[in-house]
Amino acid sequence: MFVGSANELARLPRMEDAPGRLRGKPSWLISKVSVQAHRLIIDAMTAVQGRAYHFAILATLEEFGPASQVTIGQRCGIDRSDMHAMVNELAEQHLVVRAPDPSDRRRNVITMTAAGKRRLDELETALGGVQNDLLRPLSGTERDQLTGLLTRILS
Amino acid sequence: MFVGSANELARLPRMEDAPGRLRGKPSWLISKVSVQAHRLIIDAMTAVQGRAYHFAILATLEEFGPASQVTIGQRCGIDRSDMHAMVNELAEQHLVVRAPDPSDRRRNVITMTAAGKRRLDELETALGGVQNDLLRPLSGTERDQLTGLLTRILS
DNA sequence: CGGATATCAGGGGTACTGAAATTC
DNA sequence: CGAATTTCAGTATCCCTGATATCC
Repeated sequence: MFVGSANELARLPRMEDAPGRLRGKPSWLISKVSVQAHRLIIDAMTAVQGRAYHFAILATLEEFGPASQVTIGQRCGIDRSDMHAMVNELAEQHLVVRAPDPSDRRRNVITMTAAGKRRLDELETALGGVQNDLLRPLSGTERDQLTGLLTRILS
Repeated sequence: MFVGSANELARLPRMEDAPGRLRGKPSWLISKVSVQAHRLIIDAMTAVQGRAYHFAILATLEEFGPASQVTIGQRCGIDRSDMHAMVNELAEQHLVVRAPDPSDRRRNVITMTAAGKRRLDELETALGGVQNDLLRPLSGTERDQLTGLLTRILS
């Protein structure tokens, strides 16, 4: 969370602009922005009785099609244990169907339903407002810049 | 641990490999980057039996001097309830001293000890390589860009 | 009285680990 | 046999809320 930047380390420290060890550090900023985004997401999701995990799973199902729980988890970065609970919730609401894979009975094949697709649209609408709130200070070009930089960090 | 899971992910399509509803969401990206930073920091901190919170509190004490728990929490973004537990841990290790404020007996004045200062240096050293690992894909200019964009989001 | 501080108890979301059962 | 998948139980950290006691 709170780690100094390489640029500061590469520079010789000067008393006048000593930034402190905590403030203005990229990892500190990342953590704070993440917390702020998380708050907005929680608010938006509770307003529609949803979860960020639900959106992630449904969006991954739409993008890649039906898959096993492990595969879905790898594709959207959700742990296998959490996948189990989240698929339970989605299946209870009939947004996905969990069926044994006939070709490999270890697997459950998760398939999005028509109601799941509608729910995905609904959740995305709610999350679209979050992006606007979060990125309000940035122009369109800057938002693309930020998206690009974050994507490269994750690659 | 983290490397292992990253290798497992490398074989399957990930969200950055194809366009989708997930990868275009800055809030999702920032969350994932935050998690990645958190993992790196946890590894660095457990190697020296420390916590990110300890570093944050000690760094804030160094920068602003002794203060009450609420004030420290506001300065480094730690909740009041968590501050209580963290100061307990730091006090047990004699890295800080918690003493009642004689001028306002509601307050505890937290003061960093000489051992706390040495511990701060130790924690920062342990965290020294983390930011390079995190921001490795970015050039120096891009790191400054990212810092600027994140700072504006928080303002 | 109101307001602020510290403390205590607890919840919820997220990330992770270990292990058992089943199946390939 | 080993390896993969699902499932279950549990841990840990972080962020937050409510409530209480104390003190200004």
